[in-house]
Amino acid sequence: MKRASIKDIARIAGVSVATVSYVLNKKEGSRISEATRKKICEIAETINYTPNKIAKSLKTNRSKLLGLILADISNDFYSAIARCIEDEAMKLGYTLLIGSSDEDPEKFKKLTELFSEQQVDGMIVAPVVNSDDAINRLIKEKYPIVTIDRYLKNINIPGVMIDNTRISESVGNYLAGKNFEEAIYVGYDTQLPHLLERQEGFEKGITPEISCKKVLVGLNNIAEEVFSGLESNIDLSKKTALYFSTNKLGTAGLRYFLKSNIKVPEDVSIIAFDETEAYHLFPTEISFVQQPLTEMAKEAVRLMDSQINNYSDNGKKVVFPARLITKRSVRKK
Amino acid sequence: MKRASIKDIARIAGVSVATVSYVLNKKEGSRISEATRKKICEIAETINYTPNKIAKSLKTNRSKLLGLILADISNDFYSAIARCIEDEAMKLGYTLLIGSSDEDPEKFKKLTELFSEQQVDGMIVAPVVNSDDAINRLIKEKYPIVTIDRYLKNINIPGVMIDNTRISESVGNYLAGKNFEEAIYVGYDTQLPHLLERQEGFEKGITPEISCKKVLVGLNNIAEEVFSGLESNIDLSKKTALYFSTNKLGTAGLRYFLKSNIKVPEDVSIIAFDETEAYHLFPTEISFVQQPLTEMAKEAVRLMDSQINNYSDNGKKVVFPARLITKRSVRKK
DNA sequence: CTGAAAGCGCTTACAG
DNA sequence: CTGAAAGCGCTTACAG
Repeated sequence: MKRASIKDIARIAGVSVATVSYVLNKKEGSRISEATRKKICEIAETINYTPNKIAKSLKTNRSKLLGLILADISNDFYSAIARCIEDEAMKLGYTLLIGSSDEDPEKFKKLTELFSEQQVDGMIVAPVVNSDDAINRLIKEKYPIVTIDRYLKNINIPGVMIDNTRISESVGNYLAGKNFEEAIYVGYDTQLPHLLERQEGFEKGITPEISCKKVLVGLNNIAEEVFSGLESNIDLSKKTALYFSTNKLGTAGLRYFLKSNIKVPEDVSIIAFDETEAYHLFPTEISFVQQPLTEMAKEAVRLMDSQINNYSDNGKKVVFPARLITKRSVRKK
Repeated sequence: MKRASIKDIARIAGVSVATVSYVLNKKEGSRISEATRKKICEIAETINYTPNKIAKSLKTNRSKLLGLILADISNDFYSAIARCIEDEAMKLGYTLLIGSSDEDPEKFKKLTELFSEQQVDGMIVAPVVNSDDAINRLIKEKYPIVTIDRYLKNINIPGVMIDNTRISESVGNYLAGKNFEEAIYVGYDTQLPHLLERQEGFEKGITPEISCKKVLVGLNNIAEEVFSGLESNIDLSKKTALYFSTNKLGTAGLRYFLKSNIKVPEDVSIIAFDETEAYHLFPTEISFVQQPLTEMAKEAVRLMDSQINNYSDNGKKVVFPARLITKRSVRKK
C-alpha cells in the first residue's frame, strides 16, 4: 500500500536521505561518488520509486501545476486552446488543472480558490464578466496570472489576445465592397470587452449606407434565440450579410438556414468567428475569422513561465493578428 | 509574498495551531469554545487565509486530485466526456488534471507517471494500445483506476463503457431491412478492443446477402485516407450504406460526400458514431449512435470515489446502453 | 476545551 | 564526498 519513499532508498543503500535526494535531483554542485550514485539509481529503479512531488512542492514552494480556467471545455474553441496549452505546458514540465466557468463569476471564483488551494504555480484564465474581485484577490496574493482570449478592462495583467476590433473592422470592410443593403451582427448580449469590440469593429467597418442590425442573445438558449432573432430580422428581399461573432452562434445560425432552406450565399452571405469542423460540413463552406491558437497558447505559457520564475506586474499584453479566411459563403458583388 | 498559514492565525489568535486546525476543519469530535472558534474564523477571513492543500495532502495522503487521460481533449467526443467528468468530480470535491495521450503508449505512460508523482487520488483513463504495462504498474502500486470509453482485454479493472458489439449489431440490423447491396465499415486500423467490437458487431448485424467492405485508416491523415478509401470503394451503381465508427471518421466522410457531390441518402446511406455539432450542419441530418455521456461520467467518478475510499479490485465494469438516433441519412427501403 | 509533539516526504544550507 | 538537522504547512492521537 505504502509507496516507496526516499527514506526507503536511503535505508536499503545504507546512506542518508540527503544523499539520495542529491542523486535523484542530479545536482551538479555537490558531487556524489559514482559508486553510490549508481547504487541509489538502481535501488530506485527496482523498488519502483516515484518521487512525491507534493512533498517536494511543500519544501520548494513550486508545484509545477498550472490552472486553466476557460468558459467551457466542451466548446470546440476552448478545447482547441486547452489542447495547445496542454502541449506547451507539458514541454515546460507543468501539469494542467482544468476548470470551466460557464461565464459564471461564482464558478470562476470557486475555481480560482480551488486552484490556489492546490498551490498551482499560476493560472491561465479567460475571465468572465464580474470576475474582477476574484482576479484582484489573486493579484494581491501575487499569483501569476495570464489572461487568454479575453482581457479585463480595469486590471492590467499579462495576457494574449487578438485585435478583435481590427479584424472585425476588416470583416466589415470586406463586406462593404459588395453592395449589401443590410448587415446583421449576431452576438451575445454581454459586457465582455472582446465581444463588444467585435461588434463595434464590425459596425465601423461596414459603410454607413448599409443598415446594420443586431441580434443579441443570452447564454441559455442560444439556438432558440438565434433562430427567432434571425427569423424576425432577416429580410430576404434585401441583400443581407451576417457576421456571427462566435463559433456557437455561427453553428446555430447555419442550422437555422438549413432548417429554413435559406441558401448561402444566394439568399444571405455569412462570415463567422473561429474555426470549427462544423463549418466544413455546411453545403457552402463558410468564411471565418481564424485565430492563431497555437502561437497564442505558446505565448500564454511562456508569459506564465516567465512570471513564475521572475514575478513582474508589468501587465504585458501580446496581441496576435487574426485572419479572415474567405470561402464561398459571401456573394461576389 | 508569503501566503498566510495556520501558524499566522494561531499567533494572532493566541492559540495553538492544533486549535486552528480543528476549527478550520469543522471537526465535531472535539469541541472548541464558540468564542475562540469565532475569533479564529474572523482572523482567517481578514488575513485572506487559503488552506494549503498540498501540506494537508502530505499528511492525510489524500490530494483530492483526479487524473484524466483521454486520447485528445480537442476532440469533440473527449471534450464532452471531460466536461461531464469535471462536473461530477467537482461535486465530490475533486479537481481534475487532464492529459491527452494521442493514442501513444509512451505519452500515456508519461502521463500516468506525472499524475502519480502529483499524487492524484486516482485516474480515469481511456487506455491506448500497448498501455498494459503502464496500467499494471499503477495497479501494482494500488492506484485506483477507472477506464472510460475503452477497456483492456487482459486486465480486469473497474470501468464504464457501452456495449459496442450490440449497438453495432443493431445498426447492422437496421440497415439489413432496407435492401442494401453493399455495406462499408469505416474504421481505424487498430487493435483497440472497443473499435474491433464495432466492426464485428456491424458485420454480424447486416445480413449475409449484403457484401461488406472495410475502409480502415491510420491516425495521421484521417481525412485523406478516408477520402481515398471511399473513392476507391464506393460504387454508386449499388445501393450502399456506410457505418462510420467514430465522429472524426464521420465528419471526414461527410466532407468527402460534400466535395464529391454525393447525395445523402439518395446516393449513399449513412450512420455515424457519436454525436457532434457538425452532423447537424450537413444538408441531411445524420443518423448516429448516441452514448449516454453524462451517466457514464457520473458512474466513472462514482466508481473512482468508491475505490478511493475503500479500495477493491473487483474489476467491476458498468455497461451502458447506446442508442441509435435515426435521422434522414438512411434511405427508406 | 486546548496544546505539545510527532510526522507526512521531501530539500538544502551547513559542517565535516 | 556524505550526513545531521531544520523546516515546508498541515493533521491527529494523546494528555491534561
